Formats: sequence, C-alpha cells, structure tokens
Amino acid sequence: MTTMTTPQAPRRKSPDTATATALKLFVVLSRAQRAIGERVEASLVAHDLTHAEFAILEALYHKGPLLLGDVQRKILVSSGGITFLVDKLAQRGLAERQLCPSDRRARYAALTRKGEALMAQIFPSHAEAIREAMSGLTRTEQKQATALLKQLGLAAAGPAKKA
Amino acid sequence: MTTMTTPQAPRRKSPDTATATALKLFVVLSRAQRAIGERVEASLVAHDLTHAEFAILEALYHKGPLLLGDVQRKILVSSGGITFLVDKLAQRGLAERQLCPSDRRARYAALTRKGEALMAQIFPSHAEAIREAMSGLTRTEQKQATALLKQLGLAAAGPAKKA
DNA sequence: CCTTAATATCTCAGTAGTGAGAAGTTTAAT
DNA sequence: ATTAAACTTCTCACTACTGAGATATTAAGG
Repeated sequence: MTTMTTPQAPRRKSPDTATATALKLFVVLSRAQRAIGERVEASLVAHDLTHAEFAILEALYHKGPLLLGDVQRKILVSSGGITFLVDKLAQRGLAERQLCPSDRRARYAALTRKGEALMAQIFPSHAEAIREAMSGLTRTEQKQATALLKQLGLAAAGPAKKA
Repeated sequence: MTTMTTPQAPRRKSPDTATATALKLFVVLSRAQRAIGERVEASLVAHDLTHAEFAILEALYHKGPLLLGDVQRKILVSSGGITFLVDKLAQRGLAERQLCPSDRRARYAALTRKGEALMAQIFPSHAEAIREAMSGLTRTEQKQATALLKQLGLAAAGPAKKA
C-alpha cells in the first residue's frame, strides 16, 4: 500500500491479438446493449412496466395465449420469475391464467381485454423507441449487425463450452 | 421475410420495415449479450465474483488505483453500487480504500497484493473464456461487429432522445 | 395397479444491485 | 469570512428478479 510507489505505468503485457479482438467486442457488445436497453426501458417506465413484464405482454400480444413454460423460455426468466411476473400482470388486470385442458399441471397465460388495449396503445411507441435507439446505424448496417449477432448468439448459446 | 401480409389469427399489422429491422436487431442484440454474458459469468462463479466485482478488479488491475467515482463511471454502476461493491471486495481482502491527498471527499480504490495475485491468476482464463465465447465469429467478423456496435452504442448513449 | 422418473408451476429466502437523500468537502463569488 | 452551489461518497429502503426445493400431475415400466 503505502510503500508501493509505482514508478511506472501499471500496464500488464497485452494479450495476443485474437483474445484482444474478442475482449474489445465483449466491451462494445455490453455497452451497446446497455445503452439501447436503457433507452428502450425509458419508454416503458411511463407505463410502469419492466422489460420482462413488457416482454410477456408482447409475446402474448403477438402469439396469443401461451403456456407459462413457453413464455418462460421465450423471455428467458427463471421458473420463479414467470410465476411472479404473471402474478403482477394479473393483479393489474393485464393478463390472466387459463387452465390447460390436456395437462392439469400447466397453465396458459393470456392477455385480458385491458391488456390487449394497453398493448395496442403502447406497442407502436415502443417500436418507435427501438427504431430511434438504433438510428446510429443505417438500415443496411443494422442488417449486417443482426446477421453477425445472430451467428454470435447462436454459437454462444448452443454448444456447451469445450476447451 | 420482407413484406408478407398474413391476415391471420393473433397476428397484428406488421410494422414498417425500418422499424422491423430495428426490432430484429434489438432481439438478437439482447440475446447475444445474454448468451455471451452467461458464458463469461460462468468463468467467474468459480471464484465467487460477480461481473461487476470482476469489472472493478479488472479496472484496478489494468489502470492502478482509481477514484471511486472514476471506477463507478467506468463500470456503469450506481453510486450506492460502487460503495457496496468496494466494501465487499475490501472485506475479502482483495481491494482497499486509500485517502486522496488533494480532495478529502474522495477515495481511491486499489488492489491489495492478494487482489493482484488473484487477478494474475484468473485474468488469463477469463480472457480465454471470452475468446471462446466469441468463437462463433471469425476475427474479421468480430472486428466488423465491434465497429458496428461501437457506432450503435455511442449514438444510443450520447445524444438525448429527440423524435 | 404401483413405482419411479419426468414435467409444470409455485413458494420463499436470498441476491445484486438501484436511487434518493444525507453528510462531508471543495469551489466560486461575494 | 460567508454563502451557495457543486461534488464525492455513504446509507438504507426498495426492486426485480434467481434458484432450490415443494407440490401436483403425467408418463413409462413392471
């Protein structure tokens, strides 16, 4: 601590360039996702919705009633999370559970009419907020980025890591 | 996948294609970041470090002692967060606070020798985990993605939103 | 049937932070 | 010096979940 007067730069040896390239991508990926996410979330707080809550409403809005497990896998929350989130939406009258006739363990989540109406009202401005948040890239660039990120995400999510 | 009009059951009217392009990018960006983040985090749990904790250690490891405010801005946590996180690292003997001679409000965070040793041990495998997580793209593709995401992130973080 | 395993949801204690406001300090202007 | 404004860190109540285990149901095999 006190005695350690570093007389030189505290730089370590730089990693090899393949790793350096990956590290750089990691940083910009994290920052871009964060910046975009914050802008999009700002368009939801006015309606008192978290990103996960909105994601559920959006899934139900575009696909109709879904089993809780399917919603869970689609929006990537934990089992406890989907129960909690659907509870919150149900308490607000935006969504409801429905029985599954063929499997009594399972439940559907579905929008109520109020939930439908809310989504019809706010989805367009949400989409517009995303379009605006992405406006740092041209549409062509957005498509390039989409292709690259899809490939990256599938490779990272899919195969288990190996040495 | 450009303009297919499917007048069908729970399908809503599709957004214009500029918005559709942005929405698609939003989805793949979120998913890629999540998949990558989970893989990288898996390389940290073995050392009982969260991503934010590691980010602090990494900043101090590569830059030497930093004012708490600078660390906060660098790793993008709240003011309460940086206090909390440095407390945790200090309790584990990995980091410590130091007085700032020129400003008695401020504190430096710095690695202890134990923190230095830990980073020297785990940083290489962390970098390798990132390289591995990014291996779905070639290095050329990684550089393209980095350029696009940097542009996207800067545009999204920088200017305040305007319609 | 009965047993065992697999699956779907729920419960609830725990986690990793956030954010508003407080306290102490510095700066600039009076 | 005095005041006010701006800054830096800290406190703490709160949030939005996670994840392990519980409960209920279904599926497969003997």
